[in-house]
Amino acid sequence: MRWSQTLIPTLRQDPKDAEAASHKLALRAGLIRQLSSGVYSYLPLGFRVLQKIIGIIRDEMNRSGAVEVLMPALHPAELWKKSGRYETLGEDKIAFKNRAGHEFVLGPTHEEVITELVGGSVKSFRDLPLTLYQIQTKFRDEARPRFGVIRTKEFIMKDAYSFDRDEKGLDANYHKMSEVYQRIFSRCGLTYKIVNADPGMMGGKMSQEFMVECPYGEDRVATSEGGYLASLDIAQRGNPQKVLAGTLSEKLEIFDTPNLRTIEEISHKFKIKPASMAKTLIYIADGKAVAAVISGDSEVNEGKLRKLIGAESMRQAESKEIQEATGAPVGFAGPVGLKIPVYADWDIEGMVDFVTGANQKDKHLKNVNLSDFQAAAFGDIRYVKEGDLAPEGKGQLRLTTTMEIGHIFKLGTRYSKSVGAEFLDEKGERVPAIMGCYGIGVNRILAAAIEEHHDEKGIQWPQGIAPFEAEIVTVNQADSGTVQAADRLYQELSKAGMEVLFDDRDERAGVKFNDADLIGIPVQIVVGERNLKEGKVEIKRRGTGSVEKVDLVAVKGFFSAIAEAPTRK
RNA sequence: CGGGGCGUAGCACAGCCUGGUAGUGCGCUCGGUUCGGGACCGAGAGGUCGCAAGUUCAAAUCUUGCCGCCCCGACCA
Repeated sequence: MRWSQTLIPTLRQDPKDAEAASHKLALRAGLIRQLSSGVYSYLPLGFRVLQKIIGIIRDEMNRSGAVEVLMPALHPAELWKKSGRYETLGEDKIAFKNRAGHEFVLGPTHEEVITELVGGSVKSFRDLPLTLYQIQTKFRDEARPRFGVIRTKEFIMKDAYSFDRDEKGLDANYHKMSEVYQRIFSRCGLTYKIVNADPGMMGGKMSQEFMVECPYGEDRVATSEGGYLASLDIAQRGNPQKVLAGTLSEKLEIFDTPNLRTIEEISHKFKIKPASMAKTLIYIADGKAVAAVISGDSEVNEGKLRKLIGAESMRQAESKEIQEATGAPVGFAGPVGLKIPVYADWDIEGMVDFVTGANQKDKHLKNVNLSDFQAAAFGDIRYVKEGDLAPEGKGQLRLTTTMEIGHIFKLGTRYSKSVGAEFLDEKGERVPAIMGCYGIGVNRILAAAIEEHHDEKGIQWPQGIAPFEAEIVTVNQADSGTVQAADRLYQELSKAGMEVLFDDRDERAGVKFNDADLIGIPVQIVVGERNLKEGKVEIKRRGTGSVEKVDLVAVKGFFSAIAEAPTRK
């Protein structure tokens, strides 16, 4: 493709609205343009990258035996009500009514549609297992789109769904998909981690996320030297088994805290460190009020708390319920004298003379100690923090910011039961299909690749997803010898099936070199008068910056050598 | 949805406090000189100053309301 005949609007300056490297560079290199918050157009270069990524995904999915389909983006709201997710979807769904008054949802994901589809067409165990996938635009009304293409309201997702007769089949498919994903991300040039995760609102039992490290990601992963790896949502820690130091110095004392409800307010007013306060939160677990006590500088992890309590369902109490349970308005709860079960974090076991609410309006207690209240149980009920003991019991946890690029789930029968995907087994019994689902954020791969592969000058595309394999740059477009040679080279390489961008613009060499570094095509072929005299061109690798002179006639051979290099796959 | 910031030419920004002919750099067009890492000279084009209402003889500038965008947080399949 000739630069002069396409649209690559590079920018010299950083757009002020961009902060993440991938956002700045995608804008500067003319890959994307924003239409509105979280909504982007892909220009020729950006679109080519997406196509490359999609090509790799398709290739690997097909190779694994999955079959591609295309489902609608427009879903009748009825279907979502059937699965029970219409409500859970909440504000994130983009829904509207047509002229007949029928409500539609722009598909945020496709479990419902695929289950409906397969449920209607697959009737026998003989048809299973079956894995279908699609590559399609999803819509989610994100409250806060950010970092360019990392979090958007409209994005391309590869979503796959497996249907099996039994758990064993699901396990096999899940495992296979994990391997497919590893191949896909490797071919896209990404360094990723596989992290155990929380299935969240998808339902189901098990899920793993494919994460890349990235300062602008929005997920956090806990790791330890011992190799522990888990999403922050479910990361556990070891029991610090803190031993109380010495004797308890002070006597329990009540003090006035008019209108000071939060840890922050009290910490500020009385110069007490949050770590020497205990936060008490009231939850409703299986319909009954319980209290959770953690140190003032931590956050309750509801999933862990629910596990410790052994409850089926759990939610935060409303102010009325808090008043009932503690006898005080919100903000003054404490474990001392509470009638409801108290669940405390391990941290509390190691605390002496701490501050808590007094269960009275505008009052707190100080010099609280373990002996002042009765805990139903101690356990790990807060989110882990940097420096916590690793769950294996040795070493510390570290938190890393990551971006999720893929997620695989074992769904089980969550959708096949609610939406209806049942088949007859060997015994003629009607049973629900066992499902798995597997997603990849296509646009995020583009962003992740830029985040991982760039320098101050611009992008350094990995071979596999570069928009072009090589870029020819003429040093002086006014020199007819240069233009002739470059033109012929361009024709020849193109004819040989190579994807080549030819910068034939009548710009100064410096401008073209800088643009070439910006858009980051892996190989730059510089054609100039100087080297042409010796029948040579210059070949520069964007990744390493290495430059070598190659005979003009040998360029094609040079590339077949690259093509066989192992990075290419 | 809560907190903060910003909206002036394609991009980056000044002007606003103290109201009075809308500016700078880059980019763009034309002519010329140049041509191996973001050239130079000359001539140009391009703006309802986010929108609306108000104050005023007069509003980019002051007041109010709204809209949009970015960042932090909440949320997140």
